[in-house]
Amino acid sequence: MTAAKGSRLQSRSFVSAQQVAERAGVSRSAVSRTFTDGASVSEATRKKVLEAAEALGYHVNHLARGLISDRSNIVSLVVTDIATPYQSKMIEVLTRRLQLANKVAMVINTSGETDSVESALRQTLHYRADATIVLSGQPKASLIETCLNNGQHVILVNREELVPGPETVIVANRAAAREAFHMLRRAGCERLAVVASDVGSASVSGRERAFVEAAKEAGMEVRVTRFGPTAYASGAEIARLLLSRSDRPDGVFCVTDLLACGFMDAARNEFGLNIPEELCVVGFDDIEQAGWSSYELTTFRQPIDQIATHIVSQIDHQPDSRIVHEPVRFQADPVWRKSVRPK
Amino acid sequence: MTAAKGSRLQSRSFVSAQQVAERAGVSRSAVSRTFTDGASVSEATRKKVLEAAEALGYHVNHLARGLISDRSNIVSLVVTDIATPYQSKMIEVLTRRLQLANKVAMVINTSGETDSVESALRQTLHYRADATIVLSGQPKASLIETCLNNGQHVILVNREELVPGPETVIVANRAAAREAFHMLRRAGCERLAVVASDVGSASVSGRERAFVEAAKEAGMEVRVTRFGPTAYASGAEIARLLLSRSDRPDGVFCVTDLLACGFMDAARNEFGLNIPEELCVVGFDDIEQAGWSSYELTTFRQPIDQIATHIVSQIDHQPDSRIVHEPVRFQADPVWRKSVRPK
DNA sequence: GACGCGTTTGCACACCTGTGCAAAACAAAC
DNA sequence: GTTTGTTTTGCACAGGTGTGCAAACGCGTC
Repeated sequence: MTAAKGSRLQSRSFVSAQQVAERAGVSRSAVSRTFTDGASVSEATRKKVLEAAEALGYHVNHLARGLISDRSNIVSLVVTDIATPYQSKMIEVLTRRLQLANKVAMVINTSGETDSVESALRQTLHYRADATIVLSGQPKASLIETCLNNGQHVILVNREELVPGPETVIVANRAAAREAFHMLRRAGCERLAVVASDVGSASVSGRERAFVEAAKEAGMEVRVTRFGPTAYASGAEIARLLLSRSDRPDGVFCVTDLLACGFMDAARNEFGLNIPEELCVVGFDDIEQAGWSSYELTTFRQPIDQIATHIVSQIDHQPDSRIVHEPVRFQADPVWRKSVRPK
Repeated sequence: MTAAKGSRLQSRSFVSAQQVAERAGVSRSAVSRTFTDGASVSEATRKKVLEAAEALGYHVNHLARGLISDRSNIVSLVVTDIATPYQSKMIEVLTRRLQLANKVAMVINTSGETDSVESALRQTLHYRADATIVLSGQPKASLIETCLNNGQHVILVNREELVPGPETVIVANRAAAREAFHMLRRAGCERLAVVASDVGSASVSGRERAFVEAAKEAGMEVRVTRFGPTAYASGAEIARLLLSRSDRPDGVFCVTDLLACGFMDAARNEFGLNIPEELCVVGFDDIEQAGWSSYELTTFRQPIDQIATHIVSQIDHQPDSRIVHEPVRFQADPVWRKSVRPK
């Protein structure tokens, strides 16, 4: 530790295995083997090497290791709207799980303009990532195709392409959205509405469709409103649209908790409505804010921990890129709070 | 594009510059130079190379490039509580800015146990990151010391160590906290309190101290309460402690918006208090939720964009590791909303 | 001491790139 | 056609690592 102090002067001078070998009086191979699991080194040399490494401040160069071993231990996370409660939670859990699996996360932000997205996504190829996890609905299918063509292991989350190659993980949007309908019905709601964004990602439109379908089966009409990005402000804006009408809805399914928060705030603070007495609201995702006492939102919990665990366990499996993988489904269970009347 | 389809079968077979060279009928150097800015290649060969590269699906291997050029173009983001609104926003902005500068972000989650933190932080050395940006208050100074010893370029955000080497970026907590005091005073508040966590990071305790100091100068007492992590639930819990007393405060400075949201919710929903009529609240950070109509929180805005821009501009500068860098300060301006009575 | 066997070690090659250097190609001027 | 100057090209090396292979070693047995 103290011996390394001197290297502070000429910075960016990393220690190589060669230097460790010289100090320890062994060959460079011995050093390499000491830091490779399952390699054959005697206890004596191992000890000498570790001492020298500690003294010099040696750290295996993973760039070089990845170059030769075809495993960079880097996993790309491709994600839009990073600052969103849902996505940031996902990143939180995934990074932690990846670290436990001795991997490291590279975050690719795809929020910007399309061409910058493309160049960003290319990083996953540049750095020979072990896998690419697509959390974003945004990137065009063609870009994912590019990754696949280069032998990338792609894992899609909440997308619904049916192309050969990528594995897919989705939550059971359909079942949950249908249940949302019945929750509102049992609460006695007569005039139903769906609040959605016009982003058109698979999860958003999937939930919307399933809810409408369930209503139709029960012989009910549903007003669907799509507006803006999937955000708080859009939910508030839709509330203004919907609640100023004389036949305003008394039961609302927001395809996202963020939309629900905006909707509830506008309903209460701008229209003076009581929730759940005059208006029932169901959300989706169970973000942290859904549990805040200003909302107490009844919603569906995405099992983020399970999803992350599954994803990380899949990374090292070599997928067959010729077949279409059946999506792995996770159930989203309802979380009862206070935005829906108990039946 | 179509030619690459065949490579889908034997996966993880990346194309090398050698293969491109052979297909284009040039030397490998020509390929390398084509993808290196400012290298000398004739227009004719450049075109041949680009065609061959496109056909084969070639992508420069940044692991190998980083190995030789001593620039990995990887920047580590060391961060705790990733899912927090403030931190996730920071990550959002930083990743975007980094990508514009042709760098890529590696996210190191330091929320877990201490030893896992250590191994995670070591990744920044393993991958020879160009710089390490420490957004977290958590990691022990000794770990940062390790990075510095290995010639890492370390940039600290909102920490207040005074060690030689790392550059530091901080917001002017002191000035803002003092202004918070005067805002509450001008609103006529008589019984002041500070709501803080017991995490003890530099920003949290710095704001707390400056507020108390300003009060003392004005001859006023302040009740300081520290509890739990810096989170919504802690704010609510502190509200229960503080507001159940007969001499409850009528003016509160929460060192974080998240604490403020929890405090406000408990004050209103559990104690029936009106804000700002009976209780004024000032926060810090200006997270998204501060602008939601359930809160309308008067707070101080951290200039995240400016901070991120500055940080990214510093990355390529080679810092002098022997001197103590004067911290770069950013001003946090007040954002007036409705949680403080207008004077 | 000779032999046999299992473990450890060093050599040398491979991985994929950037770049200095000298040779080659080219363009221009006479 | 020769000379001069400029641009382009290929060779060969460097960068730090993992690993197959054969040699060396250690050790127990006859």
